[in-house]
Parts: sequence; structure tokens; C-alpha cells
Amino acid sequence: MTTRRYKKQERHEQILLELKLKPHVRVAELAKQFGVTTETVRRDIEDLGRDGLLQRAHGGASARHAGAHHDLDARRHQRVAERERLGRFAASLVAEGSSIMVDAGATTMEFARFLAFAETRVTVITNSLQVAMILGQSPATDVRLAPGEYLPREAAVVGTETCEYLANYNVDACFIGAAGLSEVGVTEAIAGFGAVKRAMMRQSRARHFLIDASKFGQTHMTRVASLDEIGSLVSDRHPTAPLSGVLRERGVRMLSPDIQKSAPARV
Amino acid sequence: MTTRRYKKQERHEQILLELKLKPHVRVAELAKQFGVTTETVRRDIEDLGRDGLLQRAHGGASARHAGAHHDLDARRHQRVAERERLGRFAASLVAEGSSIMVDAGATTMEFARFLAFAETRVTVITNSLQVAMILGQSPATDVRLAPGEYLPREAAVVGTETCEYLANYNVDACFIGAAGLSEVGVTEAIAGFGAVKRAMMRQSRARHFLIDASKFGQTHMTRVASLDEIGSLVSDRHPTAPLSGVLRERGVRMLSPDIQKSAPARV
DNA sequence: AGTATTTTTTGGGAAGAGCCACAACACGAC
DNA sequence: GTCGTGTTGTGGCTCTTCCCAAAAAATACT
Repeated sequence: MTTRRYKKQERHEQILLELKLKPHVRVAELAKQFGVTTETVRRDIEDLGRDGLLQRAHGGASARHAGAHHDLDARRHQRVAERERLGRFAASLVAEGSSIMVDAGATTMEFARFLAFAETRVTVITNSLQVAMILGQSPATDVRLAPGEYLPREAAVVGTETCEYLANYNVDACFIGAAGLSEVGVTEAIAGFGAVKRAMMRQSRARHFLIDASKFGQTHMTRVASLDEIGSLVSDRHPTAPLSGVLRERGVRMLSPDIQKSAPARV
Repeated sequence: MTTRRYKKQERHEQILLELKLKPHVRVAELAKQFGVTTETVRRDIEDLGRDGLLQRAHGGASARHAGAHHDLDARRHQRVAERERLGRFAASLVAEGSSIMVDAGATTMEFARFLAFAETRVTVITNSLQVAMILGQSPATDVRLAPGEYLPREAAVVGTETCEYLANYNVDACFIGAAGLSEVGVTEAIAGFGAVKRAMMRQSRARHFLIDASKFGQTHMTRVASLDEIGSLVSDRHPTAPLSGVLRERGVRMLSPDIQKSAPARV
């Protein structure tokens, strides 16, 4: 027997690995690679798709580029439009020729996509591998990546090294995401990220928090910033009644794209 | 007239934008969105694909995202079998519980894949985003990423920051790729990488150079190491006549998997 | 060992996507 | 207006992919 067969789980791992390297794989391709039937690969893909580890597509599978948490996937898919508006709007806040720090996360990634697309000339310092790769696409962007321990879940680095590194730079603005915004302030679910976000805040003249409306009122484990420390809140919608009052009181600048209904939506 | 028709260029932009947001779009989807025939969309995709702005796929198009760098991907598809043998073999050299540095490149990526697959308990320091992502998959691996300027072409960081960072660590071994190996020594085509490779060499007790046979006899611009400095050469085949003699003379340990035909090839 | 369970292959029909060549349409120049 | 160029739509055909169900093989269990 010359070629031993891959076991199911081995194929699954290989497929995911493959998707880390290219955005799209074809069923036929994988079948040949593994030496199995396309039907088998199809089943593999179906399994992985059910677990939210990849996106199915006709003829193959695509990476779930968000790097977002599996559990939040459903919500992520409902709020695509919102996140997109937020990202596009936030990207418009970046001045030509400026330097910024960009945090890791699904929202900031969306922001990075629009920024790359706009080809704004800008220097970016980030701890997110995804953000680095996205912005690296744009020839107008200089990207510096922070060091640190690699967190596969979020495709980002964290830790003291990361914070120390950030402390060496002073930038015009930072763009930070978060899991929750409430009267308590900005909070984050994933430990380790808090420190990085705070380090970014310290080094930036302007602070932009990219938080979509679904996170309003939520409080998570670690506090990232008190309300006073938030420079501006960038969101897809303005916060409503109780929260908006508190925010205004504490001097938070609230920015959102929802005024301009003018241009007939084209997308 | 309610819905004005998109012009060609507008569609092109929209398609690219769409791909920034999701990794894969379908022809049929886009056709409906634009209100044109699938045939037209197909033509659009073909145009964009010709310019290398996206990857074609059956049923649609994929983003040329992060990691799908043409040359890197193309290289990955050349000499697959050789590279694979090399990678698998090199991965077997890593001792359980050790710490290593891993260079950027197509060959070291393959090595990383097998190392991740083997789930060897190991601490890895790298300047390659791809290597970090691949090894991050393995729960047994601790990954630290070096800082520096991001090079989209290779999905790696380089520069003085990178080298300075590496100087802070001392590891058991380093695994370094290269574009050429000749009597002159190990040489590299891409400037900036040489310094990083040398920095890794300095901090490692053992040095493994992962160089496949197709690179024997080649000399490139910047010198990475003289023959004396090479610890061991890991390759898919033993070097032949003129080169092998010189290498032996200069104390290079030559390792390659071609003796052990035992384990049936797995892919 | 032998049986049970999971996994993979096989085959065939339906749906989708691709490709090609030619017709239809738009736009600008003259 | 006519012409020419470039773009888009149409119809016919082929190939690929999908999905389903049943047979075959591999694996796990006792």
C-alpha cells in the first residue's frame, strides 16, 4: 500500500489550514489532493461549515475571514450592512498622510478593508495580523506590526511586549473596537486585549471607538476605558435615550453615518 | 427612470469592494445585484482577474486576500512533493519541549504545516505571519511574533525592529529558508530578509537551513551565511558531486529524508 | 475472531456555471 | 443622420457541481 489515506479529522485540519493560506479552495482540488472522492470532500466542507469554521460556496469553500468567534457568527451575518456602514464611515475619518493605530477585531477589520480600498496614504501600527494583511494590500499604506504572543482565536498578538512596543510610537489617532459600551464605560470580553487597547489610547492624539449599536448597553469583564476617556464614539447608529444622555454629559463625541440618506443606496 | 445602469467601471469597483468584505462572491449574485446578465459579470470578473485583482473560481470570484500572494502561492504549488518531503522531515527534527525560531518563506511554511500537524509541544518565534497563523492552529504551540515593517509580498515583517526583537531570545534551533546555496554560501534574493535570518542564526544553538534541491548552485544578491556558518542543511535530496564535497569539507551536516523509505507517504 | 457503526465510494439525474458566436444596443465622432 | 467602436444580451451547447440513496469499505467494539 503506497498512500495511506487521510482520516476525516486530518482532512478537516488540512482544509482549514489551506483556507488560512488562500481565501478559496475548490472541492475538486481538495479531492485530488487527499485522494478521495469529491463527495467526501463535500461532506467535510459541510461539517466544517456547520461548525461555522468556513463559508460554503458553489464549487468549494471560502475562508471566514472575520476571525470572529464562532458563537457570534449568526449575529455577524445579520449585521453585515451595519458593520459595513460603520467601517466605511470610520475610514473616511482618516486624514491623508496621518499615522494611526488599529486594534484587532471584526469591526476594525471592516474598517481596514475600506481604508485599504480608499488607498489613503497612511502609516498604520497594529497588533492584528488580519488588519496588517488587509492594509498591506494597499500600496499607499505603511504597516508596522507589534510583537507579542500570538492569539489564534483573534489572529492578533497581545501581552506586555505588545504594549511596550506601542509605547514607542505616538500617532494622530487610534481606532479601537470593543465588545461592550455601557454607563460603566468601554469593556472587553477577551482578557489581554484590554491592556493593548489602553496602550494604544495612551499614544494617540485622537481616540475613535468603533462600536456598533448592538453592543450598546453591554458590559463585559475587563474595562478598557471610562466614559471620560472615550474621545469619539463611531457607530452605525446614534445611541438612544438613557445611554446617549450619559455619553453627552461625559463629553463623548458621537459620530455616525446615519444622517446622509441622500445618495440612493447603490450596494 | 428608477434604476440607472451601472457602467463597467462602477461594477468593477463594486465587485472589488464586495470582495474586501467577503472572501467570495458568486456570479449570479452579482448579476442580480447589478441588474445585468451573468455573462456580463463573468466578463467583468475576467477583466479584473487578468489584472490580478481577484482570483477566479467556478461560480464566482475570490478575493486575493492576505496570503494569496501570487508568487508565494505559485511557489507553493511548484515542487509540492519535494517541498512536502522536506517539510515533513524537518518537522521531525524538532524536539518536544524545545524553542525555535522560524524564518519566512514557502519552504518554512510547509515545515510549519507539518509541525502544527504533529502537535509537537514547542515555542516558536517567527517573523512570518503565515507561519504564526499555521502554528497557532496547533494547541501545543506557543507562538511569538516579531515586530517590524510589514512586507505584503511575503507576509512577513522585516527591519531593525525585527532584528532587535530576535536578539532578546535564545533558542534551541532555528529553521531558515533561502533562495540559493552555492560555494559562496547561503544567499537570498530579497533584501531585508538577510539581516533577519542572520539575527536568527546568532540566537540559536543549532542552525537548520531548509533548502530544496532546486536551489543548489544558485547564488543571489545578499549573503546570508558562509558555508562554515551553516549548521545543518536540510533538503529533499542530498547535494551531488561538486557541491557535496565542498559542503562536507566545510563541516556542513547534510540531512535529507531520502534514506528512510519506510513510512508510506501520506499525501 | 465477528458484528456493529461509521465513513467512503459509486452512479445517475437535476441544477448551475462556463463558453462561444452573433445579434442588439449604446455612445461618441464625423 | 451614418458610421464605427465598444459593450451587453441571447441562445445553444458542454462541462462541472450538487444531491440523493444504496453499496462497499474501513474502523470501532465486544
